[in-house]
Amino acid sequence: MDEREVREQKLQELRANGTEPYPPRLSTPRTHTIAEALAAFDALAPDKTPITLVGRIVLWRDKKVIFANIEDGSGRIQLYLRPDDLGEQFDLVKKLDRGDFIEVTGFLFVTKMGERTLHVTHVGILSKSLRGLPEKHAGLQDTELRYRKRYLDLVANREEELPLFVARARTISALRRYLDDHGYLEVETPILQPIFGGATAKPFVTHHNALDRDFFLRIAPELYLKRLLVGGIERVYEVARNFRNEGIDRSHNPEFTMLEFYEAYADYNVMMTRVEEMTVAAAQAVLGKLSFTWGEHEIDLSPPWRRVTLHDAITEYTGIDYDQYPDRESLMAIMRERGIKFDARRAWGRLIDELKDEMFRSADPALLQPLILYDYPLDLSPLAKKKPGAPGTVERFQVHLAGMQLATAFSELNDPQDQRARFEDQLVQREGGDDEAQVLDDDYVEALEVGMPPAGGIGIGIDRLVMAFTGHDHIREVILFPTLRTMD
RNA sequence: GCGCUUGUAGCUCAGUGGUAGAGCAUGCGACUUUUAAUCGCAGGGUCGCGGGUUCGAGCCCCGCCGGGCGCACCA
Repeated sequence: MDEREVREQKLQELRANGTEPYPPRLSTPRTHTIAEALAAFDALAPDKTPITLVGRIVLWRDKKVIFANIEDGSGRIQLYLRPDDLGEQFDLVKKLDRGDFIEVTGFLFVTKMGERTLHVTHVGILSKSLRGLPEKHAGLQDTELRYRKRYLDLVANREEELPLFVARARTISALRRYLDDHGYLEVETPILQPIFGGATAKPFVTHHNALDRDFFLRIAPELYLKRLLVGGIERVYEVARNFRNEGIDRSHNPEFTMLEFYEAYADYNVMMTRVEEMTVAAAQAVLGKLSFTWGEHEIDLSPPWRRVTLHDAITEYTGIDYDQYPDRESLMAIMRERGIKFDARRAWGRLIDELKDEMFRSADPALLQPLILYDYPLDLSPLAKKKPGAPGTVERFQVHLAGMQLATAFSELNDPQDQRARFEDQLVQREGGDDEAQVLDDDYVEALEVGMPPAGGIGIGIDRLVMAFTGHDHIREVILFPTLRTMD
């Protein structure tokens, strides 16, 4: 008989003895969480005050008397169960296994070995576990199992996993708090979109049966949020799950969370300050300080962050001044000369992007610190406003942190004629074979024709921010259920 | 998508072409203050799946499926 069959038999025996293994509620109210009980130990132990705790059995040491450990959401405590004290109830105790949820009433004391322990006088089962928990010391190591069965990972590797996902939740709530406190309105916009836009990416396609038409899962909420600027909502944000039909690697999951927000009458300079302030607020809330370790390095979030133009940064770190190579051919020539690999089909602006990647490949630790790179080539940024007096340049910046691209932002393009021209230029690129070029959204242009105030906007990669805060270098570590291939 | 690598008991892992192993977990027994409890005994395997080579395959070869790493793509 294997473990599961043994447990099922115990379950049947419990029922046969009139004990419901999945009762609807506790038989007596829980008086403390485990953490509360331990905190109040000195007050509770001397008088043997009866308390009731609940939790899952995580260790079981049967030594004629039984020592067990249970865990609830707050912590872990040892139980002491004696046949003499429990009488008939010991029949139930013998049906318990590691993994079961139980309620226990008793009093606190300190064992000979110095451990604070609950001396159990009553025990009841709350939920019978039919499958054993993962190995008790090595835990659950197999990465595939950890992601496919995250509940086992959370049980077996609780000390690492629970704080991690708490940090993720606190990061998002701190960012929300910042925006709420600064007059922003949180909204929800369509995930099913008839036209995708707001980013350079390939979409997922799905189908609506009743309407008999295809929809795209959004690659970004951007165009809808800016329609709300047109509608007169001056400050607006969305915590948006986005979907991009592209490869999976340490910084990319097909679905990911992006915080986008837009502010009327602001520009990209304002957004630089916003992202700084809110990241600092989140770090304070999550880490309690403005620094964290990343591999061998210490990263300091104290503002102001270094701000440098993309042009100057690339010149500094790669030695290539791209103003000297204003066309594809000459730029490709110098890149080839320096041994920088690139895709020869790329437009000039995309080659600049390759140079930027090359810059981050240089592994200069200075580039791990928060860095704002601003002023981008026009042809990479069809939704950003042109920078006055700087032809071919738009008011756009990206935030880099811990070597990752964390955010991208710009002074939003609100000139409907320019926007239409940019979309049409994207269409040319699309017809030229670039299946990631953006598509023309007529309804969006129409909205701009109604009139959108000048505005700054930004998208912040939440998963990556959490990676930085928690020191993880793989995005799937900070997503509870990362995308995996399905098993046949 | 491409390359490399990996898949053995519920979990963590050994395994040299010749009878499939260990620890934990499970079952039985001993032990009435243990600490990853300990001790004894026992059960537990489609060696990812399918084909091939061989007298003989967990091991060698081919294909498929899943995972990991790298590249490509991207945020």
